[in-house]
Amino acid sequence: MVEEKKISMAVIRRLPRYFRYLSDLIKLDIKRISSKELSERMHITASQIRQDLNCFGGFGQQGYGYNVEYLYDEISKILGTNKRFSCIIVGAGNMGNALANYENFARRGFDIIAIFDVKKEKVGTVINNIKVMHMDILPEFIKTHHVDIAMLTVPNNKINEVATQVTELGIKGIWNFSPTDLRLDNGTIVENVHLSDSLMVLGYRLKESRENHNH
Amino acid sequence: MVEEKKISMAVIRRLPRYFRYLSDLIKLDIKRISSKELSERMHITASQIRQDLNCFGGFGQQGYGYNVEYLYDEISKILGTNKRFSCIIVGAGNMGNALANYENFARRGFDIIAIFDVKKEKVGTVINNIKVMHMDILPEFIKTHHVDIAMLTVPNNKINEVATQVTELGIKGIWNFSPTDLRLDNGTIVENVHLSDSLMVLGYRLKESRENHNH
DNA sequence: TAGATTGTTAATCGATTAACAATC
DNA sequence: TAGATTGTTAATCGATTAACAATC
Repeated sequence: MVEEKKISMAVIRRLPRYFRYLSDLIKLDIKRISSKELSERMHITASQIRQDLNCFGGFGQQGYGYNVEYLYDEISKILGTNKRFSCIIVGAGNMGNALANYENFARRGFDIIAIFDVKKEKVGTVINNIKVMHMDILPEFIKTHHVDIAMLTVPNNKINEVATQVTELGIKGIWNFSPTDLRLDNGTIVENVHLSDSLMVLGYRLKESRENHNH
Repeated sequence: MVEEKKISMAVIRRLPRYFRYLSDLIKLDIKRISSKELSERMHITASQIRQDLNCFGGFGQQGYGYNVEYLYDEISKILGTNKRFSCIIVGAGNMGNALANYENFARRGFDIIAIFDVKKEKVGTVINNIKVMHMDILPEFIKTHHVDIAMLTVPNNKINEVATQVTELGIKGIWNFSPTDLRLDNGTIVENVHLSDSLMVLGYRLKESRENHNH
């Protein structure tokens, strides 16, 4: 049995950021970068970068720094962007619509293969080439198609019910757009977006900065 | 001069969560709650709740706990949900559309007063009773209307330009939906949503949990 | 008064930063 | 070889948790 060190959430949440900056460096045709240079671009310490990367392996070279393309590939592998994830959207409202039309997800390995809704008038319509189906078909669909992730954009009062349902049907990943904190016992992985929390924090910070400028 | 203790971001980001749980308690007609009971509901420690709340004041009573309605009101005041924020959306694409249709924002004090886009075919259309105007009108609009927050749902390659523009026009708060990390020198407050970062973290965690179950 | 629970101080834990030996 | 920069250990900082005196 291989000894696995536990990676902290703080590190994990920085990975997509490294990924983005490295992707930018490639576009800028920059071939190598030191932790110091990268730290200046990202506004974090060089120490943190080296610590973070060394959770996963020694990707650099003393006296040289990091090869941009190699490091990008390694982080891609860590994040699993080289793998593909099958996703469904539940809730064909405005947010579901927006997600279905996001071309970037497919580029990052997340394929949206179906959209579900309870409203009869939505069923049969097509959003960005993806058919909208009725919720009644969901169990049958999941039996016949492998689904990794359910993106839930249902009204808040339906979220627990829908989350429980998709979990019981075997889906292991939930991307939750409702304000409710989902708590599912079985090993389901949940990422919350909580848009209104983010907006309220913005409001708070704005109010604070005003008060500090006035007094 | 009043001595002001600096509130950490960790605490600030938990405030909307307290707000939500208290709002739920009110709906459940629960009048009082102890930090212990609340800690069980929220799955955080009672210590943390008491520490967090005491950053802002002593809202409880020894031997009794917290009065739900009173605590809710106090957190509302802290968050500024009793104040109103004027918002504009820049970018009338699918995400801009979804935001414009979110009824919850207005309930929380965030009024969307206008939507802007560069595309001529969008200009003049109405989304959820809000008129879409051309970007050319933006400077004039901001001169004649007070705007607190710009919600930016423009393509990633336009984000820096648009963010700079709204900042120079005097807007102090930006809700950023692009993957780019905005960095604006003048005291602009930025909240990033970074949807694809969240999705990539979900992908990573999903991949990890699978690997841990297999070996 | 006795019991409960806060507000607050002290202890612990974890994450970030600094330092430097290893090495390309 | 000399210079640069990593990988990694040690020090610091901040956030979380525990403990308990204050008090309703």
